[in-house]
Amino acid sequence: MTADSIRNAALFHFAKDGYEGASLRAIADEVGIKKPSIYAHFSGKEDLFMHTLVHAFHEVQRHTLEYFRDHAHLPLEERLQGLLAWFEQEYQDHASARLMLRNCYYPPPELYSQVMDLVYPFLDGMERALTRLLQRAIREGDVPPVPAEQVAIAFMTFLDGITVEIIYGSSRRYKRRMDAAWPVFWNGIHSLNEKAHPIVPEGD
Amino acid sequence: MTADSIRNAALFHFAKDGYEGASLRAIADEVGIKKPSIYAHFSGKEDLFMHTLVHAFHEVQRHTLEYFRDHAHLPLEERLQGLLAWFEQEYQDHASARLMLRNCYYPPPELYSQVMDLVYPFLDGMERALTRLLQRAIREGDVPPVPAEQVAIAFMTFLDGITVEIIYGSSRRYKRRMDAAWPVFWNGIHSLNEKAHPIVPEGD
DNA sequence: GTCTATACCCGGATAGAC
DNA sequence: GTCTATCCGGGTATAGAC
Repeated sequence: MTADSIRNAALFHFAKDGYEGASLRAIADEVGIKKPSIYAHFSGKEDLFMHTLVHAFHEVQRHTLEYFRDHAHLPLEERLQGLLAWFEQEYQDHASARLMLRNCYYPPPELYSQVMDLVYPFLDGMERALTRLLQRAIREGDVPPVPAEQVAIAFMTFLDGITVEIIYGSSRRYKRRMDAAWPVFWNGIHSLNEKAHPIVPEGD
Repeated sequence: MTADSIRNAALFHFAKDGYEGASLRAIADEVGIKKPSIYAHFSGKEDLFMHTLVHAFHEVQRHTLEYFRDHAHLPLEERLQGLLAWFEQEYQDHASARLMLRNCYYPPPELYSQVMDLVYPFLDGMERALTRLLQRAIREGDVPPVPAEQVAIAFMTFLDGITVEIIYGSSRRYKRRMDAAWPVFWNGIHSLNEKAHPIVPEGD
C-alpha cells in the first residue's frame, strides 16, 4: 500500500532531520512519487507526522514486549542489564526508536500536547511494567526485597542516562558508562532498606 | 553593543525553537532592528548560531565553576546532590543552559561536527573535574575510598537521567526521580569495593 | 551601521486534467 | 491516485541609498 511506504519514508526523514527539518519533497522522492500525491493519503505534514509517530510508538512497544517475553527465563540482573544493550541495538537498527526518542525530548512546539499524550502514557506504562517485574522477582526470590516502585523509577533514570550516550552514537562512550554506572545501580538498590552505609547485601 | 544584543535575542529563539525553527526576522524584531542589519554583524544564520552556542557553553561553564566555588565548604553528598537541584534552576533561569542541552542531543545536521567539537570537551572536562573533586574528598576523609573515575562517570550518567525530566519540565516528575534515584546512586557508590555481590562484567 | 527594497529559493498546500 | 502547474508565504541573503 502506498500510504505505508510514504509513512515508512517519512519515518527515516523525521527521525534524522526532525519535524521542521524534514521536507515532503524529499519524502516523496524517496517513495518515487511526486509531492502532491502525498495529499491523497494524508491531509498534510502534521497528519503524516502524527501517523508516523504513533506507528513508531507502537513498534517500539511491541519490540519491548518481545524482549521481555524472550528473556523471561534470565535472572533479573541480566534481564535488566540486557535491556540496555538491547535498546542500544534497537536504536541503531530501527528508525522508530530514533524518532520516538527525539520527539520525547524535543517535540515540534505546535504539536506538543498531542505528542505528550503519547509520551507520558508510554513512560508510565514502562514504569508500571518494571514495577510488576520487580515485584514478581522478589516473590520468586530472584532478588532480596527491595522497594519495587522506587527501584523502577531509579532504573528509568539510569536508562535515560545511558540513552544519552546512545544518542551521541559512540559505542565506546556508551560501553564506558555502562561499565561504570551499572554496578553503582545494582549495588545501590540492594541497600535501600538499610540506612547506614557499610552495605553488606545479606542473605540472597 | 548591537552584536551582543543580537546574540542575546538569538539565544532565546534558538533555545526555544531550534536552529531550523528560529527565524532571523523574529530575532531582528526582538532587538528592534530590521532583518538585514543582522548581516552587518554576522555573516549569516550559521555564523550567528555558532557564536551564540559558543557563548552559551562558556556561560554554563562559568556558572558551574561558580557553583563549585561557592559550595566548596559543604560535605560531598550535599555538594553533588545540590548540583542537580542547581542545574534544574539553571535550566529554568538561563536560556544558555537550554540551548546547550538541546544542541548536545540534537544539533543541526549541517553543523554536527562543529557542535560536537564543543560538546565532547565540555563533557570530558566535567568528568575530569568531578574525578578530581572526588579524589580530594577521599583524601580529606569526606567519603570512604571509592574508585573516583568510575563514580564520576556514574554521576554523569545519573545527572543525564535526571536532566531528561528537567527537559520535560515537570517539577513533580523531576522531584520524584530525584527522591527515588539519589539514594540508589549514593548507596551504590559505597559498595563498589566490596565484591559481595557478584557483578558479571561481560567477557572482554 | 542601519535602513528600504527586492531577489531568490524552497517550504507546504491546492486546482484540475487524466 | 497520480500527475503538471501554480499559488502563497516564509526563509536567507544582497544591493544600494542614507
